[in-house]
Amino acid sequence: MLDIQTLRNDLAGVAARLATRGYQLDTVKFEQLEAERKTIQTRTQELQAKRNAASKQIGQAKAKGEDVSAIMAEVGALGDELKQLEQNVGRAIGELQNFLEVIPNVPHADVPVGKSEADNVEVRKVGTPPKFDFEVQDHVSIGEGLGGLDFETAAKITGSRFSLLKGPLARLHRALAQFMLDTHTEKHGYTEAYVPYIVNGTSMYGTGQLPKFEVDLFRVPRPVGEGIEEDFYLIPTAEVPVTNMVRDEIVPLEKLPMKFVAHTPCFRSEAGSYGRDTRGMIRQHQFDKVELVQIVHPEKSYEMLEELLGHAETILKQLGLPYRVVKLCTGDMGFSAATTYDIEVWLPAQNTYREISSCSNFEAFQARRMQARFRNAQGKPELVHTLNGSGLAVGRTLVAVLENYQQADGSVLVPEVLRPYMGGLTSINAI
RNA sequence: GGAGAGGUGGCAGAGUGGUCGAAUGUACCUGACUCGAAAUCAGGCGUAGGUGUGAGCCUACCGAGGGUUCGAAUCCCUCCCUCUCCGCCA
Repeated sequence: MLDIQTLRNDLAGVAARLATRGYQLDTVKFEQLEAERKTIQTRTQELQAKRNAASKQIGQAKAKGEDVSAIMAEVGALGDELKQLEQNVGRAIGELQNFLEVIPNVPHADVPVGKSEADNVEVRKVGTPPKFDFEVQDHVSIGEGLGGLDFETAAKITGSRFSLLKGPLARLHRALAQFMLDTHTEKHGYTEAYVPYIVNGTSMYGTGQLPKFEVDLFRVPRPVGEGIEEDFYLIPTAEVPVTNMVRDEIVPLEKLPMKFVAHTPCFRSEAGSYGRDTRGMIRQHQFDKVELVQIVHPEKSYEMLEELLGHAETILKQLGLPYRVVKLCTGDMGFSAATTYDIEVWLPAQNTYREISSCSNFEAFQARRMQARFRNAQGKPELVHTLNGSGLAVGRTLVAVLENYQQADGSVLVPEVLRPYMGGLTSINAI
């Protein structure tokens, strides 16, 4: 959520910056909601003050044993109007809140302006795509050929967009996650976290998935009381539970930065993407991801973003997978982000780079929604900045390994760094 | 699933329906004493919104939401959470 003060002070400026990401801020509506809120609130507070003063008088008069019927009658007459006004204030503030919480974050000044993916800016390319002297197969053919990747059985068990791994491929999947976790905890200073995979609506709101993107989530209905429902949701990323660790907290200055890494499954309904990436395990309803989350001092957040990006890149370097880093343009960034780098890995069968990690600085956007604060040098609570990035998406990394390390005979070489996690196995052959 | 206890300021912990936004302790900040520190003493010390050039003033907030009342931290209802015991369970 944006700071309402900024909107009050520089509405046109905010609107202009939001326009670069294709969001038309309804400034007229904002001003109207603000004016309405102000009028009603001021009037209400005047009446409340009157009532409080009179009530206080009643108390004092009663203590002295004086007659209070006159004042009681007077203040009693205030009741109906006040009740009405209080409801109106609540409604006005609610409307303003609803308006604010669907406004996306303002892009950082350095973010390239653009409309779509096509306008993203390549930052660097690392590694060279491998040359093959045979016909390249995609990960589906490779995996099925090895007998370890089975979409049909997954579809029988659940439905489309789920996958089933067996044997060495299942182990490779586990090895990748372990390798990533070990690297980030041992070399990059992250604290490993094991977190709930099901969260409440407040947590989803805190990181920005709700209220705007409910269709992307899997909802778990949960009646809590008489006619009350407080649904749970399957996490679409570990960002949600991990970042919400600091919701409603005021952390001491010296605890910053906080760095967490978590390996979790992620669940996405992928509504509205039915025609895309239907083959293979690129776009699934369930996939594993190792997620990096940082809670940092506002002055350090951009520095830390570069660092976090580097941590994710390390994994690809270690695995020997060619990739490129792209800085997303204003039009392609997610709702909550102020700056985002995507890391795209080379997929030989698609002859292109595909997203495997997304690293973002949310500045205070999530922190404001979550009321995640730290006590600054002056002793005052101040909003933290939050960052996160995939380090990496495990399923897509598996795809990349299969495709980049495929051999003419259909087998797949195991990248060196994964061998200790594979019981020394150097090559995966058909079962 | 059953029974009980409890949720109040950074923390601990009081609070007969009426000068309670909240005692007290502790932590923290400032000052005094001291060569300095500790101890002691004095003062300050929540969040958010409104209003004013400003000192300030006003409003809301005692787990959440409703209700009763001129007035609610305090009474009533619903819910959430925490803890203890029993049962069940990986």
